[in-house]
Amino acid sequence: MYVAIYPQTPSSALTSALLSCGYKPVPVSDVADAERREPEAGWSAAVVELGDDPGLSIAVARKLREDRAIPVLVIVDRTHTSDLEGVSGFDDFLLTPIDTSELRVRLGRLSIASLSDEADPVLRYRDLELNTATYQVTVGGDTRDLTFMEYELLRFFVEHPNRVWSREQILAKVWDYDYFGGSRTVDVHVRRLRAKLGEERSSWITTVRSVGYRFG
Amino acid sequence: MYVAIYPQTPSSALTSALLSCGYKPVPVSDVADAERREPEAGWSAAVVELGDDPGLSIAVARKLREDRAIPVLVIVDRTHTSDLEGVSGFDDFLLTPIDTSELRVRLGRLSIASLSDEADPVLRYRDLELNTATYQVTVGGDTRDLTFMEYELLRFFVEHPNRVWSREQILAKVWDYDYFGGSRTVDVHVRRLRAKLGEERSSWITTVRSVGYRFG
DNA sequence: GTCGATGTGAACGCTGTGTTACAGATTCCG
DNA sequence: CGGAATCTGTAACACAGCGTTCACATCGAC
Repeated sequence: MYVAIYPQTPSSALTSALLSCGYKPVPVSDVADAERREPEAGWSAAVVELGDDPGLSIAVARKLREDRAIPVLVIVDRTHTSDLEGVSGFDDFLLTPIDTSELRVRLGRLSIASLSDEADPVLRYRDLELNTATYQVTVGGDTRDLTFMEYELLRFFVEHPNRVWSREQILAKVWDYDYFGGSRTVDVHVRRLRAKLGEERSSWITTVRSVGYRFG
Repeated sequence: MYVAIYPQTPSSALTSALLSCGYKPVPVSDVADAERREPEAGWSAAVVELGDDPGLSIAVARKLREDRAIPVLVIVDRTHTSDLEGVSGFDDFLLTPIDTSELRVRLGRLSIASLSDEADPVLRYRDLELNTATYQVTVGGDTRDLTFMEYELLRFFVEHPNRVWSREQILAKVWDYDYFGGSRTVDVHVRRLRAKLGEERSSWITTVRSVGYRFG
């Protein structure tokens, strides 16, 4: 349960609250740094403190959320709550002084949302079902055998549909952050996935030339 | 900006906080009652106080959210925050004592979220829509297939309308800065863009003789 | 009418992607 | 422990799509 913290010098109140909630806080200096330091299991969430430069912090939050698909919790001083009015680019926020129980519940909601529901471990898209508990996949009732990587890629697509992802973004999210290989790897796995999805459904993954792939 | 409140006997603190945020609170006795009392413009949100019977309140919240598609904010006493751990069926929550600014921001986020799922990645100009997340383009509801360069050029125009851009400026901004090619390239892409925009809308891109092009 | 600027259509060449094959890595199983 | 089967990353090739350029037509200013 690793949590990326921005800016790199978090308040000690935040750090200790995170620790007492069972999370491991990791300060990061920017988005690229968050990529580098990303643990194998991925970030459970990112926590962004709105300090002296709220604009910058929000920009970082938005980038973490949009490009890296990490759920973002913003911490804002109670006297500056209005800084958040009409602002988007984060998933939830918390006011100081930090209430540890509240932090626990909010972070729990974020990570559950990003992991997919505990109540229903099945991800669905049309007649496709991804059972995250058993790692089984069915389309139209037929089960398909996917390899680990195929499964991870498909899950990523199903969890983040309707937007274009570059090959680099896909590599960063589905493979390891420090993965250093050709982006053609993605192409080949997309092809294998399309083949296993079948003729009709293969078009669920759209190629956006010069950009990347889009699911849905 | 009507907000349904459950249970029917809300704390006066909640009511006055809502009023001072510009919402009109309407107490409802159950889900059916919320349907009956629903104003013409619909509910902006529902606020559910977690009182003596948290289970019942959560059930009502879940029903409002799932069946009636109303975003739900739960109010919970700060000493009972842990009641929410692992519980789903609501969109956001707020601890007592109620902080009016916080209430304003949270309700604002909920109503915006219910209107459009995410922060809008869509650029618009009249009936033209450029979805920067999916790389899809629609005019008057019809989707158009644009090539990568056509898309980039159109995006540049939509983002910088109402002024003339020289071919060199366009090349520098849309193509690479160090791009060294004939400026007629711009002409050809403008032509293709006009063609794909259709007869009427082609005049959105105006030729300014001896100078360049203007959008809008 | 003249001349420069722009519209238009077609052709060329390159880049990006689909596809296949293969080799190293890993797992499975006797 | 060893061999087979499977998985996965990379390289190579082929092709379609796309950007660029060219040639010519048309337009507009003077």
